[in-house]
Amino acid sequence: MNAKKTAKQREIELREELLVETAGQILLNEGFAALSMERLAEELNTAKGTIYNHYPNREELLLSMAVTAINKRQTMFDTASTSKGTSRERMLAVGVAAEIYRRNYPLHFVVESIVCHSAIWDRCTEERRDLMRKHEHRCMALVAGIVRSGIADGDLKLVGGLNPEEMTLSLWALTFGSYIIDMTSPSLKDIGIDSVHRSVRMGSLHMLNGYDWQPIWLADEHADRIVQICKNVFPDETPLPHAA
Amino acid sequence: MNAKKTAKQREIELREELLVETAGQILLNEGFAALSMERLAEELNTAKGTIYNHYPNREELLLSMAVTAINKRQTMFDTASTSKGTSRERMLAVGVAAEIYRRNYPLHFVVESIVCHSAIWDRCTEERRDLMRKHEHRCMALVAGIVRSGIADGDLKLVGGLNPEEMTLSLWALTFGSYIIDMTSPSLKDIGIDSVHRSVRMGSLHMLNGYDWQPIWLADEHADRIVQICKNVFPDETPLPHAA
DNA sequence: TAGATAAATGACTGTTCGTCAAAAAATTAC
DNA sequence: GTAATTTTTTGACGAACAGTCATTTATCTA
Repeated sequence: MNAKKTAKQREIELREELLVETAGQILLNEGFAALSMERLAEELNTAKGTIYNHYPNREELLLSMAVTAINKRQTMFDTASTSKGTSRERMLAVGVAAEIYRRNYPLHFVVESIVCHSAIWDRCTEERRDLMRKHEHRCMALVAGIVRSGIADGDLKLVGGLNPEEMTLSLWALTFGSYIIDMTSPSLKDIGIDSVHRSVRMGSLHMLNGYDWQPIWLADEHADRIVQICKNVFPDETPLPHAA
Repeated sequence: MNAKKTAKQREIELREELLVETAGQILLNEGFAALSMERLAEELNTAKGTIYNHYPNREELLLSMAVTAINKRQTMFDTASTSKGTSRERMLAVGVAAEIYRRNYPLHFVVESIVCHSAIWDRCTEERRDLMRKHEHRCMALVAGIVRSGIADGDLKLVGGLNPEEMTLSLWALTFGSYIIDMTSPSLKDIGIDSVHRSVRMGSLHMLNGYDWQPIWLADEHADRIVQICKNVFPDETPLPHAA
């Protein structure tokens, strides 16, 4: 067998890209309900069976999209957690990564949130679920690593029997939970919530201040630093606004 | 027309209760995928059309169950936010309410989380969605009210342009988000998270400490107070453990 | 170029949704 | 008590979509 790809193989790969691209468009523009395998076949001018040559079912397609998404997130978290600065600055860089991810890659976020529903999750192969979990755990581990280095540097002490992973979970839950609530209740404006991003930023700032993670920041120092992190750590991404 | 109910009407109401009860059992024991209208008809020994006399589709059934659930939650939040104590104690009482809700009413929580998915939400009538939103907003308003009274009492100052609703959102996101993550990734134990409840408790404790909400508590004072709140504010509920 | 291999096709089966005309049951009118 | 009317139940039905697979078509290899 030849390592080089035949024209046919390239065609198939190209179609797979188009397939994923199309699925993303439908998801973003028309919502989850509009995404069916028949529809995809139509859209690609191909037979249904061909779609099933790429993915054994709809759920696997979605999970594969989610893996791409979380892979991007992991890369961003990786960049954040190896950036220059104190442990607390690196933790903030992860927060910045999460906000950029949410704002600049809306499809990625939507797919990650769809896939965690049992109706989807339960129908996927163990292999791909494991892959997804691995990425998730890796993201958690990166953040927990920053917590550990904060402890090692003497900037932070954990109390109340809390371990770094549990602390990581509460931060991630604050972020992820806010975005989920924002996505599913479009009426937040009506009850006085102008910016879910501000809520996340202030919530995590004060949580970390409450943990007495040195150095403690005030709100405007915090905002300034976010701008700096955007510039220095994520120069290629559309930067976040100074005030969320 | 007569205000009294005929035997037939009572029979129908009784069946509706049984219907909801059965749906809950299926959901809890076999998961979302197992819940179909056909299955419900079988289970109740009735024709499919009869089920559709009660609810126009599966989504409406689920949303109606979610309304029952959030109604319970709202009642608990109401109790918490009108309990005796400082503003900070009442805020903690809401946290206790949320943890009791999650631990003692697992079906309620599952239903609330299912319903926020667009595949369900989008297919419900505007009426019932409005009802659900109203309850949600009411829960938010109760908590935001505690924040406001904390400010009024001089126990708390909000900074960084944050308003009470945004602060409320971050607290609720931390709680809700943690439980969602816990429910959807059953492998949290593997990465060192022994107790999602401890994570939520410590996260919100330190967030509020970080906001400098007086009086500031240490972890064990906090744990003691949780036990007290269980006893005094929710005497009829199975109490929470001292350490989560 | 023929034979072997790989890929594409769409008709087919199966499942569930939600509908609706007809049947059955309950209620009302007399 | 019974006939007329209203309400409820029923399950067959059409539609939509999932996923399969024998057959056809395209590609590759010797």
